[in-house]
Amino acid sequence: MSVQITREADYAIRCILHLVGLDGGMSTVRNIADRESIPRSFAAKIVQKLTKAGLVESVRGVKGGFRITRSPEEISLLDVIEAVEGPISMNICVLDKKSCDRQPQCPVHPCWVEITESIRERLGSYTFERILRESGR
Amino acid sequence: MSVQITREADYAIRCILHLVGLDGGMSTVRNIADRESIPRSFAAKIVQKLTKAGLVESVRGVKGGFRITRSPEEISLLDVIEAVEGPISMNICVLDKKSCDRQPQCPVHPCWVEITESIRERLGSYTFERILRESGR
DNA sequence: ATATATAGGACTGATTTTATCCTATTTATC
DNA sequence: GATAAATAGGATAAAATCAGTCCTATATAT
Ligand code: SF4
Ligand code: SF4
Repeated sequence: MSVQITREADYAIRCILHLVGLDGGMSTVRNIADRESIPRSFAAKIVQKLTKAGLVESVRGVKGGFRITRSPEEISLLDVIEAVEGPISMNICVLDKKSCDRQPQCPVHPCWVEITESIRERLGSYTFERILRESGR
Repeated sequence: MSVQITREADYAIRCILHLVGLDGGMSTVRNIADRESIPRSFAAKIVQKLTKAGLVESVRGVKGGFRITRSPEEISLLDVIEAVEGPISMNICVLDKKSCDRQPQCPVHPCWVEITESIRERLGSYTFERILRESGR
């Protein structure tokens, strides 16, 4: 199962997909969760993280909710995943060299640095504009 | 931490690196574990998996141990990782479409299929011959 | 005032990761 | 044949992470 994104990240992408679809309109957690099949209280945690990352903004109180802050071509899968999971990497030594004392001589370490960079690039290339365009909406 | 390979997979790569370095020679679990800084009993489990996957072969009894079965250009990081972790994918729906009932209409699903294939390709391109060559041995 | 929303932290159960340990089996050597 | 050194494989367990809930505080439209 490893090397997979978490349910939280998958849910976060659904949230953004939902809000992008509203074209700047607002939606409540209840709405997002129900429409995107996400447990309500879990969805609440997730949109909070998305808010802190600046991908969405929140309005409190009656008539409150969340709305997207950027246009679909300015948000990528990488943005959303890293908003909820933090910086991603293929091996622990990429983010923290000191985590492994073999790193200085390790012949595999550079591979993970390169593969991580390549994945981040690819995830970054999938903007929501592109995702929707390629799926035909 | 998600999207990372496990310690088990990292250890497995160290095991193969060790055996490749012996150029067809044999080594015991004790030897591999001690030289590659892997807990002994964990290393024992790992080389068993590598044996089942056909990457190494085992000899039982006194003077027994493990030796590599292929040349370094015929073993890639992908081979080793999938030997211990099974087939990898970036999201659950890639390996098992039925795991998510949104899959048929999901605009993101094709992204994960494509990204998974791209990662598998890149991991497959890192043979141990290449890893050693690029590290300068 | 009240009802409806988000903010945020504490908590929990389930699952996975990261091992350890034990018994059985194989085999070289004395 | 006995013995010592090795792998095979299953059972078990501690720790960490994941997935999700719950509760209180705060904001705001009506
Ligand atoms: S052994 Fe090499 S690849 Fe593995 S964690 Fe250490 S530095 Fe990274
Ligand atoms: S929502 Fe889409 S991307 Fe996420 S698991 Fe389901 S099919 Fe896959």
